Amino acid sequence: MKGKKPNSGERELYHFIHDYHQQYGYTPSYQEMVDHTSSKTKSHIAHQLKKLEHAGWIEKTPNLPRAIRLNHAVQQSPSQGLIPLLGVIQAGAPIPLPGSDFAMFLPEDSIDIGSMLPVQKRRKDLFALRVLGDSMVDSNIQEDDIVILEKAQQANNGEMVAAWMLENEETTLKHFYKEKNRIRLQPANHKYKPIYCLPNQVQIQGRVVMVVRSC
Amino acid sequence: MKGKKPNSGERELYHFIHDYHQQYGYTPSYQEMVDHTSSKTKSHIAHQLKKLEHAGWIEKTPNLPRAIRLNHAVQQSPSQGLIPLLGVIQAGAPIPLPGSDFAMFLPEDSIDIGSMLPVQKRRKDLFALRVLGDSMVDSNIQEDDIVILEKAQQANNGEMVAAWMLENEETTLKHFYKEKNRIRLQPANHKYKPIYCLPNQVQIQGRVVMVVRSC
DNA sequence: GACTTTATAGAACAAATTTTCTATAATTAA
DNA sequence: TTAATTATAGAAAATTTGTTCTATAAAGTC
Repeated sequence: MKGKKPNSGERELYHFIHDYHQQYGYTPSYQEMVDHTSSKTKSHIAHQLKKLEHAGWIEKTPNLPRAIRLNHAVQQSPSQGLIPLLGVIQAGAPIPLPGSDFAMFLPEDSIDIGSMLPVQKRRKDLFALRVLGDSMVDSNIQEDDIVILEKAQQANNGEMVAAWMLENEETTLKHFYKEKNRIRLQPANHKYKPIYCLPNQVQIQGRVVMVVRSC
Repeated sequence: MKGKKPNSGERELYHFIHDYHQQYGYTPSYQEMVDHTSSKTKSHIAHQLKKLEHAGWIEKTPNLPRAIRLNHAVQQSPSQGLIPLLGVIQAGAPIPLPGSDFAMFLPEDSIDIGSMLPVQKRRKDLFALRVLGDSMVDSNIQEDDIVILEKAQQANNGEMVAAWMLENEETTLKHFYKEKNRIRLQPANHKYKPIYCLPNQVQIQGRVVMVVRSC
């Protein structure tokens, strides 16, 4: 459920913060957000802010008044390097792949990293996901990292992939290993056990080509 | 009193607010200004802020926390996002910082990542280093990762910095901790021990703002 | 030197802001 | 349906923050 695209309320809140900051040079207080959005309580604002932060739109320093940062990368110029940030990847969360009906509704949804990729990899079929949880720590990928994947239907052994498992109906980030008659999806955290499934029960959605961490 | 040029203390304060805002996206509290300037009381800060406002350098909304507006447009340089990749970082290897004589570097040595950084962090004074060795594995940074740093003279506790140690005459990537009378430089690998030194024997060269890994 | 003005300190106070807790409606899943 | 999860509300508590007041030091003026 987490990592969903912001709903209309969250979008309204984000826009208000953005406009307010544009106008005053600092961000609004919770009370002001209540007064100018459809939310009617500060606790609700807090709730929505947490979701916005989780989705990577804002950063907020706890306990500090008006300490919100907008994480938008203002893309005024049309850049080919835009990669849609689809959401978070976590067990249980199916990822809507771009291309079909996915539309970026705000420029903040995208990150411009394409231009730093090797030329061979500069393709259109790249997308990004924010990592949730600790299932990849052994591969030095931590929570809130952003993984950039290229769309792929298959993978080589050892590669890190986003895989859709038909049975569980979920997408996860795992290392891919094709064994004799089955596929082994190996978490990069010794705490978690590998998942075995039949080849026809796994759909590779993408292969990780880059990891980015904002500190 | 009106229009007087700021004295050294006021200039120091203004610069601190400016830098802080550049770094965090919001302005500091009075207490933080006390902590990071030569003023020792909040009332003194208030006094200096009034003068700065009279002189037209800032605007301040009364009674509101962190509601300061810098009246001098921050020069948002039309950066192409190019960040010089200075080399590798490893114990024993001093890093030549860009800026002065390091104006020219081959384009292959640069990576274009600036455009994906949050706006607040888009600055000229960014540089990149390739990580050598395993001294940062506990922070999920592995060999060959590229760390992007912003030039900085100081750091907060826990931040990852590139630090130049006068005594050893070397630069390393460590976590920064200011203790009572000394600085602790903590490797993010339990195999290595922390380094302790006096504040005047450490020079912060940059603060890590991003990590990038090509897979 | 004596006087005035300005700069700095310190602490108490008042105000604004965020967080937390509990409770209820709305939505979704089973 | 029922149960579970999420969204929203409300108010109080905890925290951070800005202001005010008084006092002392420094600097400039005559």
